Amino acid sequence: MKPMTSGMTAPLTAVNLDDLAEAREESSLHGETLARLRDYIVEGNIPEGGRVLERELCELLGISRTPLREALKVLASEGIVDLLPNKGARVRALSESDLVELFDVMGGLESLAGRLACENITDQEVAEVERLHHEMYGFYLRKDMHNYFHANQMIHQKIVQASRNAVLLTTYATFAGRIRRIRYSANFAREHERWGEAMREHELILDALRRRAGGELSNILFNHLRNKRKAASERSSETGAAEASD
Amino acid sequence: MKPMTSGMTAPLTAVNLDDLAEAREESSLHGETLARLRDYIVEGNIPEGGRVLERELCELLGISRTPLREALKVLASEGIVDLLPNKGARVRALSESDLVELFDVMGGLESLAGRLACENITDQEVAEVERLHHEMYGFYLRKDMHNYFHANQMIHQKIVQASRNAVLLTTYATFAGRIRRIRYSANFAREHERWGEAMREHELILDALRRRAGGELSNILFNHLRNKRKAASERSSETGAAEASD
DNA sequence: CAAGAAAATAATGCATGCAAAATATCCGGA
DNA sequence: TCCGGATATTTTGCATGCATTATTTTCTTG
Repeated sequence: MKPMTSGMTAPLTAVNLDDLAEAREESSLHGETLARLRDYIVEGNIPEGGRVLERELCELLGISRTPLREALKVLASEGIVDLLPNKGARVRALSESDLVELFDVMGGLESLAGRLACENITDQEVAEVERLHHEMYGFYLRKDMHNYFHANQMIHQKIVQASRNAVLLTTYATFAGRIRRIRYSANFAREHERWGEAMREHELILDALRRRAGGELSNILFNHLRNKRKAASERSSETGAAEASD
Repeated sequence: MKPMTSGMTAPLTAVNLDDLAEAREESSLHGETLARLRDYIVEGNIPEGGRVLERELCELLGISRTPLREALKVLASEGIVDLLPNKGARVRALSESDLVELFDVMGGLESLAGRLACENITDQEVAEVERLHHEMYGFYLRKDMHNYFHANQMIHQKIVQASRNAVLLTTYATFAGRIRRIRYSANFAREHERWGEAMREHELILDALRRRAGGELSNILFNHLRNKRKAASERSSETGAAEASD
């Protein structure tokens, strides 16, 4: 994390606030800080349950405590940190049951997205999902897990976008961010044995989408996420907190 | 809104911070401020799109700008206010399409709640929902709209609770708060002609819940919310922004 | 009198200060 | 050595101060 240039200190690097702000299209220090701090935590730079020292992060980010504290309040409302009175913020430790709950909510959101997508998706978008599906199938055959995973995410993202619901889109993004903290690709990376099953499920997804069968797709997507989570949690309880590898 | 007692000024009233904090089980001034400000805005004390003047609210709440500004950032992340750079906060104006989107997301969440409830609900809880259902039916027959409405909300609340998913519960609460701003009871108050239909839908809900038919209940609840919203938006477009009456 | 420029006023965004609370360090005694 | 408590240091929570940016008011000119 590069330090920001505050209003008081002279710019230290060529890459300063303006450039970063441009990249994130955020002009306030608070918004900037929020995005950066979220990434910083989500990427695992502070251990689970670890204290979030204000002074330390202020120096790291080159800002004062005010915008940092504002960002922390927002992160607390997002469920990324816990705020303990007079004891500051701690990175929220996600229990197994938290994980189950988050996954079910994600499943519910995807389920909704599928239902709405069936009402609104264009033939062109369905074709795009089909393209991604076949691309993904290719990666599956070649056992190219990384690209398979990426294509997979793209498909789900397309469906959420096709829901034509901006509120859903941002809510989905928030939860996705919350889950990302559990370096889940490390777990899902192991779900080789589920590949076949997952591909079959994706066949069903595509089929229901083609037929615009909203209720059906809703069920398929919820169960798809359920199975994904079950595979992941079985894995993680076997291996005991696998470390991130990507 | 009573003013809070700040750390600097002597307590002015017998009802001070501690009592309020106890009621809300919040000890920080920030949390207190957040809850109070949210209520203040949700209750419509500031017009749609109206400016949220910091100094004014600080005086009203008897606090300094710091905790107020922290609360505003959180409210912005909840979608209750918009933050304009260097121009402060404004109460977010909800367009008709925002309303549709919010309702669909609420529908998705209830739909999920129903699905999960079918997995986890106890016979005793089903009996409780049945009781509420019959109570509601009584109010329907007597055309006691206020109590009908309340029983209705209780049933939906029970289902969400029976999902045994704390994340879903808080997410649902957040969206419920966001929607409450649209003084929707004023709109739904008018949906007399939908009473019969709504009651029939509730019969289906109860039936599916008894049979623990998750997928089915999921569909019913989503469509139930859809119909509710359609009735409301038809109303509001006819009458043109009906004012709150409760 | 209206329209626009200029000054005055107020509001925001962020940094800093200070008291209260929490944590760490030290120290004597069992 | 280990425990308990007193002291010192750090950290948090909130208020306040200051510079910058918006808004309002006043003043000028056609």
